[in-house]
Amino acid sequence: MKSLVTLKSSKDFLEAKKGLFYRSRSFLLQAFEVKNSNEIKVGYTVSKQNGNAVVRNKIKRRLRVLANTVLANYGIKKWNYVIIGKKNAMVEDFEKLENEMLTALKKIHR
RNA sequence: CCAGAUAGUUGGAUGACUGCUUUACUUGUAAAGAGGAAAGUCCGGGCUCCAUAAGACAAUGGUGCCGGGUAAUACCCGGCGGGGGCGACCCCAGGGAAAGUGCCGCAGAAAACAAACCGCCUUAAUUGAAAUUUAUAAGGUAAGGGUGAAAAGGUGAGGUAAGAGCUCACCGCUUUUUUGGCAACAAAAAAGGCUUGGUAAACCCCACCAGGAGCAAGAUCAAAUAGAGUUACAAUAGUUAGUCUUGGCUGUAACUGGGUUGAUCGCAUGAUUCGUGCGGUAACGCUCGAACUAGAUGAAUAGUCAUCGAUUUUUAUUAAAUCACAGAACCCGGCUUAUAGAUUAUCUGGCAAU
Repeated sequence: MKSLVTLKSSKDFLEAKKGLFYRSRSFLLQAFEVKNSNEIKVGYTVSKQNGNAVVRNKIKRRLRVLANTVLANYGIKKWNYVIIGKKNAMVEDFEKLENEMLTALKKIHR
């Protein structure tokens, strides 16, 4: 299992705002299509409202594992995803998070 | 044993599976991988650049008992003075108020070139039979009362019409001398006879210190091309974080080739860590030996599970829930603030026993 390529420039994050959008319990998912590339890319956003640096790091790390396990297998190629973490991602069981991500992927590509 | 004081230490542990960053090489393996505060960014340095201009004066900002430590400090250590605590011990922004200016709410007569509300005392005249009575005027006085954070030395005695450093004793203050101490300062003696209320985290005065901006500093390479740079010549008008002097810059010609984006360096061998010995009351310094211990850049240091540990609650050898404060970003030395629980040493007061 390889880790996904991460989005780095702020241009990509701005473009994700215009793309598809789905709201879940523990995170928000944004997605947009890029025709040039042939792989899945992921970006993470955890805002300051969620807590201090320790909490934000923890959420980001859990989301990173979630993306590497679920998104890498079930995501669609040529699409870029941005995951925005919420407080619930800190507390929720990991299995439930995986299920959430699966349903979110189904609904966003409907 | 109880209640405290001071200085510290620690900051959950082990394993399995699956990953991330860096380094090394045999290229798929091995090794290493958050803190005591990594935080706040309040001070001080290293390092880098700014044409890293020089000197004098001024301005601005900071520091403020004395001695020592340090690369340096507003930090640390030791001492002095003042204050608090039965004590161990703790706290202090601790120069100058007779250089000048300002301020001192309310209360109070008066908040500073001293003053006199209630009082106390003397004299004069008036009333009255008289008096140590009553009211009025002139003067003396600050002991007592009351106000306040603070009322122009304090307490006691003498003295006086009543009083007053008016006089005396003790204490305080000021000045001088001597002794001890590197010094801050302390002690003693003599004289003065009390003259100068507080506030300088109000302006100010005195002494000492300080150029500015920061690793998004800055350097190299690649693509891409000037508004920049270097050298020579001319001029003394202007300009150069306040003024003056010296120096630099602005013009013309020739030559060299930027911003911006990406990559690499800067970037971890250092005022480093650990130990031995020596010096010093201590902070700390020196000698010798050993070790290499995070280096990311939308940003690694983890995710899940199991067992143990701790805490809380409960139906109590069981079950459930929870795990302090908090996440490196060029690097060090401090300060400040946050911090569950566990734990070590020394000391103080009290109780009990011997």
